[in-house]
Amino acid sequence: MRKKTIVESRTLNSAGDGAARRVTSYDVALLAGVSQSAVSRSFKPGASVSPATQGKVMRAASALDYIPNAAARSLSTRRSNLVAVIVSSLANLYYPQVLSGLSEQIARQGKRLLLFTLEREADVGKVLCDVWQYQVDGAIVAAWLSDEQLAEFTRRKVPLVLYNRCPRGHDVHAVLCDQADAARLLVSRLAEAGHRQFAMIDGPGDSATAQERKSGMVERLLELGLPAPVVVSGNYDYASGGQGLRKIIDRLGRVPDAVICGNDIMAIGCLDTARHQLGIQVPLSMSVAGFDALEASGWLSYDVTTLRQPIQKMAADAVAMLERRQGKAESRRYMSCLIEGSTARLTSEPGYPGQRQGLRAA
Amino acid sequence: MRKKTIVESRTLNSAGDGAARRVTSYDVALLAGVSQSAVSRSFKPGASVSPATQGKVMRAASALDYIPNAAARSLSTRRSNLVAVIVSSLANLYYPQVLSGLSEQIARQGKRLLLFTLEREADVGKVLCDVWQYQVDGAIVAAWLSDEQLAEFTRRKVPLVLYNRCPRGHDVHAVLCDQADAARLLVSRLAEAGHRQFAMIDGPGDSATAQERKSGMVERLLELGLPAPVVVSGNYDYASGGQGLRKIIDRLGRVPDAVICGNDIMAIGCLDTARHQLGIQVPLSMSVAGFDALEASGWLSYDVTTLRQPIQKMAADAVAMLERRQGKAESRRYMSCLIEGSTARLTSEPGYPGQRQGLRAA
DNA sequence: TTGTACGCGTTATCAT
DNA sequence: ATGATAACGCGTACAA
Repeated sequence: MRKKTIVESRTLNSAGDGAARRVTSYDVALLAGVSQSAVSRSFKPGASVSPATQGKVMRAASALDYIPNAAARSLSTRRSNLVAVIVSSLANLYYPQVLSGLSEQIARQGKRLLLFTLEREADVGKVLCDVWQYQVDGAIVAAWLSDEQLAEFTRRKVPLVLYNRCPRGHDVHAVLCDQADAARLLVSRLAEAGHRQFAMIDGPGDSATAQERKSGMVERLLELGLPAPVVVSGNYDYASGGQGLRKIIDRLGRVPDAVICGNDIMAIGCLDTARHQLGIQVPLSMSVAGFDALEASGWLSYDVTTLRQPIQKMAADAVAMLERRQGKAESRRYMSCLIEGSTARLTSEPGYPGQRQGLRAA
Repeated sequence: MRKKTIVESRTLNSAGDGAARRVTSYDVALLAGVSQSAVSRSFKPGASVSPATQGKVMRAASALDYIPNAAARSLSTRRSNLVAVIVSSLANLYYPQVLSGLSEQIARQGKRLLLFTLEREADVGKVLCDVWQYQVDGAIVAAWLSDEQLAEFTRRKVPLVLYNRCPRGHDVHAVLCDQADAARLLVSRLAEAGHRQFAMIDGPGDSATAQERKSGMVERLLELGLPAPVVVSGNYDYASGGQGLRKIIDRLGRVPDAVICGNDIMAIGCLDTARHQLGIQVPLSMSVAGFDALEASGWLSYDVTTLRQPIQKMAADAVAMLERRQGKAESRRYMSCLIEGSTARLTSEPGYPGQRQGLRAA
């Protein structure tokens, strides 16, 4: 069905053809006195071109300000050198860090980053459509995908790496920090230090990460035979921290021994409300901990006890995993590192001012 | 020179041709029993296709999971629907907000965001090369560009909008918040409230924004006949705030009346050091103010007096300006809005506890 | 409205 | 090493 007929000639760009044609490899070839193929080869790293030719080409190219056209190249090579990054929201201060790491790593691989942010989680569908259109060489997704959506990556053979999301039995790669483990560690340390009544300000229901953090905490408490925690739900934002704390106290009838927050932003909100509005001494009367180790968590006013994920390493690995197409369903796990800030009492030395007995007496 | 010969036939994808050819509009046409151009038209919003044909095409398309290839489209239409966003660093908490706004607006325009972050400012050159390759429909740049680089945008006819950078006499668009004005406003208000000895923790030397903020402040102080400020340089990061304050006190021999910080991160660092390490009462003994109105600046522990830029509006306008190719060198200016937090004394009511006389007496 | 034919700018294959 | 030529997949005059 498709036919092509002979094109007789081409005019060089210099001719006054109004709408300023773009400079192509033909123009360069003409000026350099070589074939178009020679130009193409000259721009390909490992190609077989004589230094002489290459020189002529490069001179002509820079004289004409020639730059290869990525669209044409993509069409021909079937690879775009684009990596899609899908992130739910940049409002959560954790993601800019991730994005920063990914951007750096993607650039290092000689690829470009096509960024998609989701105003609503429901927008994933539209976004994926764009991803297919642009024939990206891979995608790194930090957002929730349905089974159908996961399957579509496989079907369309687009390498996918999930970021901190569980590859639910599918053939996709993932980098993920064990959130449940992190939560368990936190509970263990707090319990050792004598905390008994725990509370949690949970993340939003659609966050897999939040789910894991909660279940890790609940399980560990159960194992230790400690009282069931009071769990209130938050939104991963500052206000949720304060509101959450009030709800907890309300529901419990007293200040809990420890509040574990679904992320650091909520921990910070919780701290501020505790100290500035409720007059609760932290960590004397109550311990607070969070997740993510934001930059802000280290500020003197907070110094939050939190769990740090190896973001740089995760980003690097995520990008690297896009390349390995053969191996199946590799899922790399990471450990969070406990940052012992000053918002949680992690030891039970008798002399410690915030020690349980002292508190109880109060 | 270029010739094309006749291609006799094409096999439909279903044939077992090993390397899984991609589904193209030809495949869809074949299945739908129409011409390839009909398929193309069916996917173009305002095209002239009969509902019947459109229906057949769409059915066939979804049966084959067909999605148009953006590279081929770009090649044909000479527009990529890509917008490049170049941002110096995501570490500065101000930029994620900007990026978030831009991402939203770009998506709203039906375009995609190609993100470039600069590890070193020197990388702009490389990044621009990518920008040319991908034939982006426009670029929004929040980074420093040389005159030569600015000119290249004009030469290559790539619409450019600078974000908070001055279009130094060139034919480029820009959205920018008047930083000097904002600084002048701040100084005026602080002076009215009785502050006399000012100090500034400046941003890095290569930041145009920082330059403006500083010069606005210095000029206004001069106009008011107030003492020359002590200016120390910072790095836009948390540590700079504390270090800056120490340097200021060291150089001045005493605590200044007001410290204006080049951005909120430094203001927060300054506050923390003042309160937690130097035991300075803010705003009783010293006022502190910053720029940018970060989310963190509103937290209870800080409540920083700062200047807010209309980021959403600026982002929206920046994206909109990419479209208007005719008008020359439009440069839209915005006003910052003073957020009267509690880190600066902005009134001189006699009864105010932090009032000058009282302070002086102390 | 529909189909034909060609161009978009590159890479890849094949002779030479 | 080099040059001719065929894809790559789509948009679009143009003719019908």
